[in-house]
Amino acid sequence: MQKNLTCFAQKIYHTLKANVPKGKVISYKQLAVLAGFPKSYRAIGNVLHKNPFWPDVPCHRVVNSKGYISQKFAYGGINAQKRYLLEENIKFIKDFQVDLKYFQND
DNA sequence: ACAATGACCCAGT
DNA sequence: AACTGGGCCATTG
Repeated sequence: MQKNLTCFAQKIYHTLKANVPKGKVISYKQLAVLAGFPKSYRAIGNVLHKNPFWPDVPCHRVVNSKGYISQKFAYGGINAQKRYLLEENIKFIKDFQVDLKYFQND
């Protein structure tokens, strides 16, 4: 059982789970906007790193603005994150960059 | 309350 | 996967 989460973190986790279905990815910044914290993308990286709701909250579907996956993924490393995305039919245009067309744009 | 930290972003080079 | 520097924000010690 984890410590009490901040309201901020709860909104982030909820928004991620509710807006990014399997087969889609989203950038930290887009997630920030959807959650109502357009300027807090930096802090989102932190709360996702602590993510206590794995795999309920699909934090592996969150990539940076260029489409690159995190190099410090907390559940097996960058290689594991790439594997999870491949299993969801997400295509990679580079070794660690997902195809931007899978972004949750509208 | 202050300073440091981190799975970020953007513009300039 | 180009690199660097500066800016942003919430969390932690």
